[in-house]
Amino acid sequence: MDDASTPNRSPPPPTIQFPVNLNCTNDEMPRRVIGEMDFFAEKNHKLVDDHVDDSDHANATGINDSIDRTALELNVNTGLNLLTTNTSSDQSSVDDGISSNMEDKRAKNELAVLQVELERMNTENQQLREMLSQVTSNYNTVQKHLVTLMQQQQDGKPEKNDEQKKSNGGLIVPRQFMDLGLAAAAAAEVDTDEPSLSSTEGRSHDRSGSPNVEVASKEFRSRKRGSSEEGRGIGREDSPDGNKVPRFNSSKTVDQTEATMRKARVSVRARSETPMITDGCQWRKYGQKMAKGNPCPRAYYRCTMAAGCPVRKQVQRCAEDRTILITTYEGNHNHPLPPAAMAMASTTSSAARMLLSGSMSSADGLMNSNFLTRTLLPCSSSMATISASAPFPTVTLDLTQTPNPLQFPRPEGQFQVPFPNPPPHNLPNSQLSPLPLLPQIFGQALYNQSKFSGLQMSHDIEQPQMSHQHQQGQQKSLADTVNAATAAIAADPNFTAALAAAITSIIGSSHNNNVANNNGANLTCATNSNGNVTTTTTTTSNSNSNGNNKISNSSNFAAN
DNA sequence: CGGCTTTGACCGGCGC
DNA sequence: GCGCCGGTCAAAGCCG
Repeated sequence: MDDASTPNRSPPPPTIQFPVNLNCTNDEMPRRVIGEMDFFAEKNHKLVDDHVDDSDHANATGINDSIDRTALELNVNTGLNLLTTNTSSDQSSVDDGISSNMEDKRAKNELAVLQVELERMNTENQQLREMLSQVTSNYNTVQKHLVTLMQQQQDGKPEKNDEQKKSNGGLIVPRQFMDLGLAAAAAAEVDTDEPSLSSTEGRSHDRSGSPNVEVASKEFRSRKRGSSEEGRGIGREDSPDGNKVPRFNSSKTVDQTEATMRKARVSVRARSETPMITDGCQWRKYGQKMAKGNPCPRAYYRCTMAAGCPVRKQVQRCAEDRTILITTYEGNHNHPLPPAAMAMASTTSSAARMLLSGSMSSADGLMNSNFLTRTLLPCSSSMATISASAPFPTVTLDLTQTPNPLQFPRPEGQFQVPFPNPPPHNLPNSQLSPLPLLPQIFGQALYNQSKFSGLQMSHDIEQPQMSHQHQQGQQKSLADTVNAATAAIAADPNFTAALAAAITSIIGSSHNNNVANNNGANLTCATNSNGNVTTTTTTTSNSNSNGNNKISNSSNFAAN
């Protein structure tokens, strides 16, 4: 057993390295984003917009920077001041009723001042939001143009073959990747949007696009496998009912896209003791194999949340460190995803998109890596690794890394995207369980990011309204979330571990609270695959192999 | 009884 | 052409 054969192979082959600076220090992020790439800047802002309604509590999404930060600082200072005064008063006159009144007055004054500040912030926030929506609409317009142009180009061109892609190792062939990226975006759109809508399955149906893509992918695969399989009567999920397969006129194009998509993978490495990460999706195990180079068997799962969902995932422990669980996702979901599954889905799709589009040019690559970085962990430390030389283009999201990327000489040949941590705020450990909250941020960020990806215009347009409702309802929770997240960051030196645990726990808790029972920290944060590509997540686990799938299953929807 | 896991077998791709 | 390997299938068995 050497080591190398699986997506998790530790010493990956030579790849391209392009560092991406993504200091998401709260202050810089937004501006920088804007400066770098309007698209993403927009996204980021929108992200903020969506989830942070009133800056009162919304501090640290990591994007909201100045405003949020200010708010945060205010809060902190306030607490200190009050504390100080109270303390002194307590000391000086325990029984003195008058002084205590004075204290109250002072406190009230401070409160009033703070409230005024908050108001001001809110106003600013509102203004920013308006700006954002403007930018967004502009962006959408441009995007539409772009898509149209690309479609025109495609129609004009003879189809490209998969062979070409193969031979290129997925790295070259810029156009193809572009196409893929779009397709991925489209698919991702569905994935991402739906969950957020929670009870809007109908919406997904409105868009004819995604299901088609999926079907196409299936067809592609079966064709690829040859007639033998069809003869076998695979029919399990692959050919659910034919009713949902009004094919694209340009089915070939779709096929190609899917083919490439299928080749692209996103893998997530995370520490977990559970055998599988709970990523909010329902999985069914369909195989297990010993992979060369790894003593640990690799399990194959397919998504069973919807008939014909082409998403697959492979779960395998890292040979070198068995506490690390590597989950590799592949394909796009053809069905709405529960919120719990959103994070992973978005991550996957974003990563995939980045991966695919990253091949276009070095400049794009940089841009995209930034995108990925921002998308994945706006405020956390982690690594995104793209392996160009692997059989399939693969993005690896490493949640096992310590905050300092420099400590992790990645396997040669991979490009790394460090995710710097924001300077931890000196917040006391909050009593909220911070872990579950982080994923929210994570997921929401992803969600918003992905929303911007091409082909989603209609949704983007709608979003502002939705976000308003949403935000108002969630302001408070968001604030709590942010605070808790901040606290978690501050409290846990090993943020990545915390993040993984957080994702796991949130996902687990969203299912049922039951899941949390045994999981203290092992939950698997599995990821899911909706995105376009494959994602691998690492987790540590117990030895239960059976329960995994069941756990991850339907519970998520219930969460909606 | 239905759904899921297990596991050996099969198939296609790829390298030698 | 052959063998290796990854991925998938599907029968058998398990479990709730």
